[in-house]
Amino acid sequence: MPSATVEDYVKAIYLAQEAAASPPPTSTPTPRRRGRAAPGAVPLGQLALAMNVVPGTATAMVKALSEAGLVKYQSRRGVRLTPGGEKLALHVLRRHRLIELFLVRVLHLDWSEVHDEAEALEHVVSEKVLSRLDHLLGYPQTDPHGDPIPSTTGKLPPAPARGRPLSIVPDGETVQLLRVDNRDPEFLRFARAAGLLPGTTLTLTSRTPAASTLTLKLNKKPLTLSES
Amino acid sequence: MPSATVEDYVKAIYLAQEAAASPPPTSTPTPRRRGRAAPGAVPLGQLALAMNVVPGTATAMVKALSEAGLVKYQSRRGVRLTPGGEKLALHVLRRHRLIELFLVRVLHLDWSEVHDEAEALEHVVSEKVLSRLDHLLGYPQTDPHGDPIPSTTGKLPPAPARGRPLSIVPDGETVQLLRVDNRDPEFLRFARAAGLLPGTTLTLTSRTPAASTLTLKLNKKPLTLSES
DNA sequence: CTTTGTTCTTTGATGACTCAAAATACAGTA
DNA sequence: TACTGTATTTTGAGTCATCAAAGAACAAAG
Repeated sequence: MPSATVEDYVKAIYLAQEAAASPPPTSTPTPRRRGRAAPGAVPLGQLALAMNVVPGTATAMVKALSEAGLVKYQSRRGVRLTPGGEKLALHVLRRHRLIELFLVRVLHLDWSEVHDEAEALEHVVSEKVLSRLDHLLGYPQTDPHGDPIPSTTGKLPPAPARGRPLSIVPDGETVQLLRVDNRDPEFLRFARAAGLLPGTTLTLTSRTPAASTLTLKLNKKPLTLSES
Repeated sequence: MPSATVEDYVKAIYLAQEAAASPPPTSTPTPRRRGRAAPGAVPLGQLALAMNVVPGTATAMVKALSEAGLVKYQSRRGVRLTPGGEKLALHVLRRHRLIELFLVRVLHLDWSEVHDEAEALEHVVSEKVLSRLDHLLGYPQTDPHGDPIPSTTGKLPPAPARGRPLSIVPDGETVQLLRVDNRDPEFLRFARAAGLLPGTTLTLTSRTPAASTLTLKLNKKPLTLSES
């Protein structure tokens, strides 16, 4: 059995790879990854940051993951999941997201707190319990944040086009919110208070490039954001 | 925060103390605790056994627990919980038993498997989640095995006389099963198949001291056991 | 080419938990 | 009192995940 730590690293690498694949809506022309790192690979510095450890720790752990066959690692070029690593990552993500949904739907925890709870639980629920949760929840496809829940076989749901970030939606268009890509409890409380939940329909009214904000209308009320 | 390991040791000590307090229905005249160990204290050998570690490990850990103020430990005389240690133990037990009940009642897991599941989960559920579980289950007083669930404040429920072991119930008497004091999945499956569940009413028909078995009737059918 | 600045790797240590095996204490027996 | 056998403690060592700080590598700028 992989340790909780190993699972966390693999998950972090997966998420970093995923985020790199669909480039984030950064307004700055692209922070110039200064030539290092191979394409598709995650630089160890970034991983260390995500895991809240010093860089040396990340190096050490990644070597261990490599030994275990979960990642492919080349010194100073970054790390990338092997098929086995990806499979594990998706399993962890499945556990995490099902648990989040359970916490919200069954235990009525707040949207803003489930992430951290699930963070701990995802490493100890057995397959058996997980399948019961899945059943109890009616085999859902997305978690409370709108993120897709991988299947038992490690596939992401058909992904209905998976949407665009608000930042590239043209002015005046009316869209439906698919995901809220932000884990900060602060922001999530604000979002819920404003009615900014997955599934909501909203209209983009205007934007102010100078302040890099955008305004949108939902339930009549206007709202101002930057990214996400 | 105490580590999962610390919680497990404290719990094991609590259960051992408890078991020692209400002497087990052993048929052998009492295995002669060869004069060692102080009264009410748990011998480290026994603790090591319960924790599945070698004796040396138990000694080391108990010293650490002592440093932390959770136990009172005297070399070669055994270990005993301090009030602080007992409080922790009861909290862990509360988590464990609520989770067991949740697994059985909400997720419909089998009676026989919930113990091990809960063993892992008890160390990671937050107070928040726990209180939601408590609410969801209707503030229960006993777990699926009939064991009492400590309150938030660390008290055991009023304990309605807490019953007698079957081994001291006189022949012919009709009683109601309160607890099934056995964690072995094998036995639990057997017990359920036989209808031997907490709350069941049964009659003691006869016993065979030679084979140290006893026979009882429930739903017409006879049954033969030894201890518990 | 050489310098610079950042990113990454190495090295040496630490804390929590564990084991194996040797050393010790002590109750009970002789 | 001396002896014996078991329960317990010590000692030495290992694993996992971590940090601090020193050293190396390398892209970009000069």
